[in-house]
Amino acid sequence: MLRQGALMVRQLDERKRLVLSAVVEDYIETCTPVGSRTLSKRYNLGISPATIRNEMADLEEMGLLEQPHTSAGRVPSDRGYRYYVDELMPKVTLDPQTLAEIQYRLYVKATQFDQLLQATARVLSEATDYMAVVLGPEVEDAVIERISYVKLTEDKALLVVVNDTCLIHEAIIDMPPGTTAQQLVMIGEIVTKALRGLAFSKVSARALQMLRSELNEHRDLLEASIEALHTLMETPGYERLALGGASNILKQPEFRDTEKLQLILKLIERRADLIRLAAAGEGEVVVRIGTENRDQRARELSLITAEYSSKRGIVGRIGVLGPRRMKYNKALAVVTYVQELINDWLEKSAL
Amino acid sequence: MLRQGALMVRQLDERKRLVLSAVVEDYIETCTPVGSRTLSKRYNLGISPATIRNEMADLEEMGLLEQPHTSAGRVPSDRGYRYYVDELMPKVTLDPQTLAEIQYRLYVKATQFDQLLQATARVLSEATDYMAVVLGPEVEDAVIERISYVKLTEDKALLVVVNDTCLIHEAIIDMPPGTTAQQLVMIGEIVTKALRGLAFSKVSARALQMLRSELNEHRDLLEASIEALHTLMETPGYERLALGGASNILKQPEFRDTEKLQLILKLIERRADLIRLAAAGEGEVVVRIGTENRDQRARELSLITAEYSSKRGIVGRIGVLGPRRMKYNKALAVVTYVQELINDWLEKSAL
DNA sequence: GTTAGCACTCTCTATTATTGAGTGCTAACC
DNA sequence: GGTTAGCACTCAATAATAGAGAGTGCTAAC
Repeated sequence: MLRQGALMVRQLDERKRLVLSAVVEDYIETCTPVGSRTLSKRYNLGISPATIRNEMADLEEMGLLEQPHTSAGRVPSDRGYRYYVDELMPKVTLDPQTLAEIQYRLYVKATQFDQLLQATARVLSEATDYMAVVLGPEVEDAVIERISYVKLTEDKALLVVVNDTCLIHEAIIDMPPGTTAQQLVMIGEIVTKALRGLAFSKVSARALQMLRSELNEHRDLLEASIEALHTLMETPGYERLALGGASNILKQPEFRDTEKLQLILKLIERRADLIRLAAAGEGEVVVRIGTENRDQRARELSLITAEYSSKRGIVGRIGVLGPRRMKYNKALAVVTYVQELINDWLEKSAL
Repeated sequence: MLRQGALMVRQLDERKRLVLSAVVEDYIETCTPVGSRTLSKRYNLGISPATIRNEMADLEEMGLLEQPHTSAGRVPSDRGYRYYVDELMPKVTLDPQTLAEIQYRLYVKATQFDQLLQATARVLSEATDYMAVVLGPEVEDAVIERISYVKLTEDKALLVVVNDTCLIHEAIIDMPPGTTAQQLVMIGEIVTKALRGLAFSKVSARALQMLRSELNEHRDLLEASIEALHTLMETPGYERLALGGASNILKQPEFRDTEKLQLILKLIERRADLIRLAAAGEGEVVVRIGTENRDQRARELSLITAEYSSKRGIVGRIGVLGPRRMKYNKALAVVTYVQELINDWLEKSAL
């Protein structure tokens, strides 16, 4: 079934492509169902309204257009948008000024990775006028790079864990009084040597056991560290998700309806669900239109995400969430450009 | 003028107090203008609707009630709410179970101060059903407690700044290759000795000059540190503000209107403005009703904030932002209880 | 295959009527 | 004199009705 449909669709003749294109673009622009008359007036298609009507009827039969009600114009269906995105949409390139501004705003704020994520969310949302979703790497996958101790007071130390995602975790732990700064450095070295390269979740009992015997005289400190590590791991990475421009959702006329709005805002607030939604994509760049999103609450939204990564395996996604009636080509251009920038940033600032 | 008004109002006789009380409480409950008939039915005031009407007319003249339009019921004015809060509102004490749950949820999550702030925002919003606003201490006022370096790679070090507000700042800085971990500890000691006790903003040129001569051979590292310190200072403390339950705003029927909603969301999104709004209170516990808030965008909101502090001078505010039609007594009880908890936490976990 | 014409459909807007909660005023009551 | 019942009046909200307008599908002619 689906394949046949896909085949049929691919065979669209030039005129159908033209009409579909015009409908999608007009609807994206105006957010009102578009009729044959308006279409023929607004665009120079070289065919009469009646012919457009016929074509539209065909496109509707193929499932690319829909009618809200019998005597309204046509609206693109999810599959219609999909076809538009895959086959019809003209590529767009951002003008140099925009590019420069994005780059400037992204880099100037970010001296550290989590700041970069925050800045990305802001920049993305402002450049597209949609809501931005930025996903940091999963902490559980993170690999321990270094563990150090900083003496704070006689009986408190700061445990600093640096992982390979450039992120730094820290925790204040109790320390047996009298431990010296030199000792802390040494202990840090030993612990680092033992745990380095292990994922947070893969710190094995055996590695710990060995550590315990090696650091027998600093047992208390070690146990406190292990406990802190566990806490760090368990802390659900709220910071994993950065949002920007959530209020842009309100700008869309289709969400004037409080019902729909409420549904969407519920989704936004359940950060875990939002993470799942944004993480769902597997490919480098993913466009998900309406019901292509798993989450029911996003059935009237479109999501464009792109993966960023570093050689060391830092992996996350950035993207924008907007109405199905999204300016796909511009949003796509922005998202992919920001994706590049982040990749560059990661490469440059690799440890 | 104002004083006379205040005097007049203070002289309200028992019956007017009763009527005002009933109007405010009914409106808080129902969010519909309350009329004399409904009032006499719903509450047992012992007077007829006609009498209530007379009293209401008086209260309106005094500026404590308002009429949306000629033939609607009455709605409390800002001054009406104010009188209610100051004079009429019955004190409320939270039941032990709620208290216990708040305490549990607050402490279990927080091993560090910024986590505590996050947790506070969540707990506050869930306990009150309003949006929570939690303000951390101002970084600029923070006093440097300790500066340490952690060697990351051959040419990168982590600069860790611990301030007296329990907050930890860190930045990755370049380091001349070959610097040893031992050296870093030593440098950290020297820098700490020089800058400890100084506010971020008060790091004087002289102190730096002395440091420069003392650490002549590690000049590059020092300069990188100084630059990083500046950046830390300048970073507008986004993390200074923790929000919770922003979508609770949507639950309020008075904000069903997209216009009003948009205004409020704009405010929420401008974090700097929100900080200003929340920081505005000077007293221990502050209730600001509607137009008592400076910010125009908050003219239909009420804000309850409370100051928390530690002996070491950590100062911030926590609070809730909701509709003017707020359950002031319960919200107040929650806010002050959480305030206590935070004060306790700070005392216990002082360095 | 394309287009003009026409009857028909259905939403949207404006208008009007109706309802109902509420008020203010007046006069009677205790 | 304060309190209350009664009554005329007001005004938003609801419902009902009538057009208007944009759009469609079908048919027949080009």
